[in-house]
Amino acid sequence: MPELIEVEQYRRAVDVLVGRQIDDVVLPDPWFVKRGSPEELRASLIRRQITGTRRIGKLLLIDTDVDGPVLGVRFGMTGLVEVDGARPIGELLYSSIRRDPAWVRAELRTGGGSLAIVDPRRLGGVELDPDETRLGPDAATLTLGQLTTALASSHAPLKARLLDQARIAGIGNLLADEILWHAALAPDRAAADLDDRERRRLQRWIRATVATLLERGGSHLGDVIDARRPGGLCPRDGSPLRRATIGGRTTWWCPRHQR
DNA sequence: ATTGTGGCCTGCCCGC
DNA sequence: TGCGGGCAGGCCACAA
Repeated sequence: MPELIEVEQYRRAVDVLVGRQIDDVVLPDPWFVKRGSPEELRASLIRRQITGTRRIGKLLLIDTDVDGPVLGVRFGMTGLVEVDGARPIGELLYSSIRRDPAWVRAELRTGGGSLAIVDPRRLGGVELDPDETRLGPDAATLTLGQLTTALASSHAPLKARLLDQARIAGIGNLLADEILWHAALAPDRAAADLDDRERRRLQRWIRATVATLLERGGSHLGDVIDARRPGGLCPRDGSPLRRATIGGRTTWWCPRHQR
């Protein structure tokens, strides 16, 4: 599903639209517009020029003009982009590779082509001028100081804090399991109980895992993801993985080496 | 404020 | 072969 990794791939694809003018905006699904009406969004965006793309965590931001509105795009679990008719990502875990025209929830038409937001399950959405301050620092560039702040004085499980977008932006369920598996930390540890060495180890694995999966091209290409199933064995030591709900999400981890 | 829970949404997979 | 019930998780509203 789209996590930081996929959204960054989307952003790079959407970046080719920079410099183009938005000629038309198609919003067939009012539910997909999270703030304001489709008409308001259309009126704000038409005739604007796309000047840049940004990403904070899983939120894609499309800048327009100098003082123009910012279009925020969230992809939920099954959302993807098509830029000028092409998909930067072919395979998306938990989503469908089929192409149903009804799944196009938003479309920006430009002179040379278009940007389509395709989302079968409608868990994503578009929003004008999203509140960027609600998101914590991006996981791809997270510093040790930022991680320390994110984990401070918390009795919540470590994994729940990693998933909290207000504390750290960009980590989703698969990425969290992958990071904790590499860092050899149990997901149900109290977040504030990590010592200095463990926090440093975690910070390095957050950045390293993000970098590695970006190179591989997907959050589903981690080293432990294939073992997240009944009967799955730890790729490091062969122990049966344990499954539980932590932070409200299905969690798989190795009880032997993750402590 | 912090933390946990349930619901939204719907394609897909499994068992009958 | 068709059918129905779970399941997946990002995000948000809500409760304790």
